[in-house]
Amino acid sequence: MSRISELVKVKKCSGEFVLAVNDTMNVLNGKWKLPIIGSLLYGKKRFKELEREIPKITPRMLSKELKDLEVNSIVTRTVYNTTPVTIEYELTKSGNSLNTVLDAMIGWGLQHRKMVIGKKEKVAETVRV
Amino acid sequence: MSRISELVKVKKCSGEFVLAVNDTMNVLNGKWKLPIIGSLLYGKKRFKELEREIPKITPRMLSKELKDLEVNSIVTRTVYNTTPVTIEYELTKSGNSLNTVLDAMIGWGLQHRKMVIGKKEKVAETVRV
DNA sequence: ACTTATGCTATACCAAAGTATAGCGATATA
DNA sequence: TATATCGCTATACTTTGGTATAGCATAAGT
Repeated sequence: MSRISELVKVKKCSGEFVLAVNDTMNVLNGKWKLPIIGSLLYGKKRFKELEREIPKITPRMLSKELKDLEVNSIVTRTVYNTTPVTIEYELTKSGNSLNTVLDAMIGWGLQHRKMVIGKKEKVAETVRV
Repeated sequence: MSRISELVKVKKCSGEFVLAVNDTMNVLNGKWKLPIIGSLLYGKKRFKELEREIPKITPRMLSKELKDLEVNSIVTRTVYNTTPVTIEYELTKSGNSLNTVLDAMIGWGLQHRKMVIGKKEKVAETVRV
């Protein structure tokens, strides 16, 4: 039985579940988190590499979002004392495990698209006062 | 193999996957979508019922979000010609199937909390220039 | 000496998201 | 007649998120 089904049947513990969902949403929210995480799934990257790979992101936002992800233990920031300093960003174990969530999202998204396209007329027919 | 793993290995089709993830995010984003969907997972509801069940939501936001969810085929809005009219909101099949995504989120959120709490010191130690 | 790159931060601004408050037309309830 | 409920909408405001532009310290290349 799925956890949400449990949640539906047993109201107990729902607080904990709601918290967990919110945590996940907060980690992913905003315009840039997904592109950043997506890019880091391919391996660790430096600041400028990310800037180049993510179209239209400003350094301000990249800096801000990376800090945010670091605070939430999604990425680690490692400083190497080369000259000049080299800094690398890498997904943590938690960060990497987000792929299960992303998989679920991909699955739902693809299925939903199919359904919606299939029922296009029905959707348009929706009753309105 | 997970779909994201495929995505990582085969860059082909990643566009489709990105679209799918964005669809899912868009369906869930904002402050009120989750509470509304969560509430409707228990069964169909009328406007005032939702308003009562979701603390602090204003009718403006409830109206707006329901319309949004309807446009995205997550809920249906059915008008009964009683006097005065009765209107019921209910999750579509797609809407209901969001529980798989929510399950993944619950799973990740719970695990992440455990990890972060476990590594609290390590997180604090993170190197900073 | 001059340009380029790295890894950012500061300031100012703008647009989207959300809040607060009021009200409406219809009907039911006292 | 007065008040309350339903299912909203309108207007104005605030807060948050994101953009644009500039700049800085360090150092490597030419």
